[in-house]
Amino acid sequence: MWYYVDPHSGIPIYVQLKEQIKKAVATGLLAEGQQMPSVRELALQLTINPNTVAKVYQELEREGVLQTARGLGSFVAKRRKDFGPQQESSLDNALEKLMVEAYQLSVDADTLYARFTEKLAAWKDRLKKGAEGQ
Amino acid sequence: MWYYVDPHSGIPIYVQLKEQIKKAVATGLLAEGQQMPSVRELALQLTINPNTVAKVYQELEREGVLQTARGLGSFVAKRRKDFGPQQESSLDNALEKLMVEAYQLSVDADTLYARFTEKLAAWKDRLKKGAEGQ
Amino acid sequence: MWYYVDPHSGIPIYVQLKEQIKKAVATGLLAEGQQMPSVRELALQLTINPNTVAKVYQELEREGVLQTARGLGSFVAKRRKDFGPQQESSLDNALEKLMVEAYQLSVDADTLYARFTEKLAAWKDRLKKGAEGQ
Amino acid sequence: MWYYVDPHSGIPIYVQLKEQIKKAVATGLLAEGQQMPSVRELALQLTINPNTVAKVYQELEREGVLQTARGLGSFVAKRRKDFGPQQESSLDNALEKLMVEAYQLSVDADTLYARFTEKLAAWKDRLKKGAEGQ
DNA sequence: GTGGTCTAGACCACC
DNA sequence: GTGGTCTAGACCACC
Repeated sequence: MWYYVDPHSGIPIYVQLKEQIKKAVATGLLAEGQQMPSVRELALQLTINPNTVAKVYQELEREGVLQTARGLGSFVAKRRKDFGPQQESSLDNALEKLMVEAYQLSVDADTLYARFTEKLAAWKDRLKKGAEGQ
Repeated sequence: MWYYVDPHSGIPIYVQLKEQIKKAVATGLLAEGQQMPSVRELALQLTINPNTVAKVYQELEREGVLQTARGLGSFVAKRRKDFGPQQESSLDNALEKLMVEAYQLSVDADTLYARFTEKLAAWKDRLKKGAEGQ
Repeated sequence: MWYYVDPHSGIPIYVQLKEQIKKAVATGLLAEGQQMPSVRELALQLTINPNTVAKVYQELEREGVLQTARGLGSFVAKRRKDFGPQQESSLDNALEKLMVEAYQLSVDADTLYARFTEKLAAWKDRLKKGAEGQ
Repeated sequence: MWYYVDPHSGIPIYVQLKEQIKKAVATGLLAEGQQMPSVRELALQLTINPNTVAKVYQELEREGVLQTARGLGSFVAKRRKDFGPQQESSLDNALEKLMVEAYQLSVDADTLYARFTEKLAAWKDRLKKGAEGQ
């Protein structure tokens, strides 16, 4: 796995790294139970401070994406299965944001629908391959 | 139009206000060409610092949502009609973000699809009414 | 309000401070909406690093004890009112821990009961005074 | 007796094991004088490092829960019967912690009381059975 | 003024 | 070896 951060992008480094890891997990590139590189290793590779990587791992653990064991390392957590009212409202929020952004990009409803179904199909595919492959 | 900001919400005030204005524009609550309240007026109404409102208007102008004419005030800009490669990649990005978030919320593809079409229909409705109404 | 930390106690400083603030909130010494000292101020007062205080404030915000607004400061949050199944199981856990500890301290069930009701009464009292007082 | 540890739970393994043993003793599942499995045996069974088990036994001995005789093995210690001022203040501390946690969980005083008496009754029951049974 | 991010580097806890 | 805590201090974002 390769990660990439740009310290001059204006987006905090730890946010950039967090989003990349979340995406890798969501697309099956990182499988459940898989070991993450150590804090020091990843810091070296990205030439950022170990503290920054540590912060990312800690936040991802709190969000249930990673699991960390002192002395052992960090691992991709099992995906949680509960979809409750809190998740529902978060999803609604995310969908609203998408529509507002689409409007700003002068994307009409039909184009948005087409693009969405396309992406969704691609995503399902990647997930299936991830489940079979590894 | 009524806006609302909560200084204690953890989300920067200027972000809260910006998103509300963008949403109002995207749903047709604010029509093209409509005049926005003055910086001072809005600041008073929300009891926030005028600098914060000014920043919001400036950023929205840069993003093409508002247009400001010195001495006259700020107005809702005409919606940009060009959907080019830059817009395309922005849309792709937004869609990817949505899928990653859905995964994290343990929303499966079918639920996501159902929710999306629902929201999209509601959005089309609001737009149509906005176009007729005002 | 006076806080106190001992860097040589073996318990991380940030844990010590966190627990003291939580206790102050729980007993009404810190009222809802009250402003906390700034990160720098509290760091100076305790002669610890501002980063350590910042970490405490951030964790307490995530736990819903404080609310932070950039540029304004940190404030005691409104107490959340939802008591769901997750809270229930946390409470059960806390009670089990208490019983195990009581056993280890050779406290019999009757003594534990007596002590508990005593403490509970005292706690109710402090809360009532806090609600009236401020 | 069966113990169970999860290296990925975020809680140090030695803490998990310690708490389980303490709880087993406190509920009478492990009787006074009963022999504990050897360090190696337990390490094998849990597939953890023998050093970790050894550390647990050492700490439990310091806390008066176990007694170790060189060459013979480890045994559940006799329960200490002295309830002095030190025990008293420990109990007070534990009770305070409980109330603070209850507050944070938005548990009101009446619910806490009800839950506490319930748990206490269950605990008395288990102790009685333990004393008769084994 | 307020809090947030990041670096550099020390030292500790866990396995 | 692994991650966790803490300091010292720079610089940025927000109001």
